[in-house]
Amino acid sequence: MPIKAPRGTYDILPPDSRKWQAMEQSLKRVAHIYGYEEIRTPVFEHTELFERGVGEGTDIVSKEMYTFFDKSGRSLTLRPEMTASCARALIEHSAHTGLLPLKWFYCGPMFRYDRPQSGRYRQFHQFGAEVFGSSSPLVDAEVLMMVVRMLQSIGLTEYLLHINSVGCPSCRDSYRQELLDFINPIVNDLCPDCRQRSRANPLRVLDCKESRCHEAIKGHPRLLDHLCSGCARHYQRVRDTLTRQGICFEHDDRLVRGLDYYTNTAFEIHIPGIGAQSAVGGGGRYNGLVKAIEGPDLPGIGFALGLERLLLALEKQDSALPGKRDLEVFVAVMEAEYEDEAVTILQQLRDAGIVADKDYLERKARAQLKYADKSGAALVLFVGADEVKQGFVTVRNMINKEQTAILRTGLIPAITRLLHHNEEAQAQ
RNA sequence: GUGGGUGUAGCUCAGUUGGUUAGAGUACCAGAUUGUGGCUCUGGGGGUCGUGGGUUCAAAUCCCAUCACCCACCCCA
Repeated sequence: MPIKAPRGTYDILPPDSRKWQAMEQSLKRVAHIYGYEEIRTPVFEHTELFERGVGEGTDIVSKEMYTFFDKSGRSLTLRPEMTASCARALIEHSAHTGLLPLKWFYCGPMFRYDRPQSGRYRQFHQFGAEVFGSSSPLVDAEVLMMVVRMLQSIGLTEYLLHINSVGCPSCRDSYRQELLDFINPIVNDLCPDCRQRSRANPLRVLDCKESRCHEAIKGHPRLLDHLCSGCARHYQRVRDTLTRQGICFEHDDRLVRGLDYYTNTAFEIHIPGIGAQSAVGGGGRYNGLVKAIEGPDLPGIGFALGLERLLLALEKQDSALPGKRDLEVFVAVMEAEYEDEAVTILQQLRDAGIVADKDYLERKARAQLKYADKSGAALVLFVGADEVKQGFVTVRNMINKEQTAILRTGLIPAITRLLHHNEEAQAQ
């Protein structure tokens, strides 16, 4: 039995890899326009970083981490997300002693041990960004605006942006207590899962899909009504700014992020119609995180987009077709003795920045033409006895079948001109 | 971790109540066309029928186990 990619992982081959490149390029460009610069960190970290930075109580830490011991017995973990790594890097390099706020973006693979399904893999890819050093609600709004712009930049216009505020530790704790006081008397009316949730994370009970639970918790206290004045003002400013800038969003009382370090603004972006895993992105503010891992008391906010899910959404609305290989010129050799001449010409073309290739399987002219055609070549250059002896090449335009002789001395300008003509013709 | 569905050529799939050498389309290669692509025709290579075990004279087909994929729960990207 041949070896296959491990469960929940997969390969990205051409032509699919083109879609990934195009998508990543668009996202990076938007991040750049918003003033973000790239950070790259190791794909594995000390396990402790995630335990403390993501939170012991989260599903990620309690059951989804790829943790292993290296040869000297260190406990390491493949990163399940990148916010903790960014915070660690910030602290390690004292990056906050420079210009603030710090605005970083990242793009790369993340790892979570979970049962694969549509839109969910064990190795998956995120594009995300983090801002450290400002607690301004305008930064929250900017992040959201950038996320929306990113979706637009890759051609996704149908999305739902849900936002909520989870407050600060003090208002969240008082709310949590009030919610518990509300739930405890009716706990027996809840489904078994919710009885469990009410102990571990009571906020999750509000999110249950069981109708009996919906019924039982009617009239529950709302987090929004229990925010302290600072948190309430912050959240109001975020919403006002988004409204003023024409960003559609929906306040979602039940949006509770699973990661412990979130404070104030929390959000998720959903795209309907891509299956159960419809969240293509999520994030929020985490003012307590950096300090929690022994760094300075720096506020932060960030988000991540799931690239697999974005692609899924793009395919559902059948945009972004893969397309042929974008070969510009194919050099066809008529007799084996002129191979060297062809290699020279090929090199000249490539030196001039032209996407060019030749045959390497000793194919006959006919087969070379077929190959050129299937590779999407716009022009084919013939190199044979007449051409070499008289110092020219025959150029066939694959689109209109016109064929001309071009002197070797003026080859590059002539080819460039022909390619340009073809492009213009195709654009019309 | 729990539940349901599916595993036959690179890809999409057929394969009758168990019956001899497992097929088609497509893709790839070659020839028709000896220096010229798309269309057409002809031919070719390519399968341990997911894997292991069992039943049987005989298994792609029936039974068991296992693995993988797909979908959903949980949770999230």
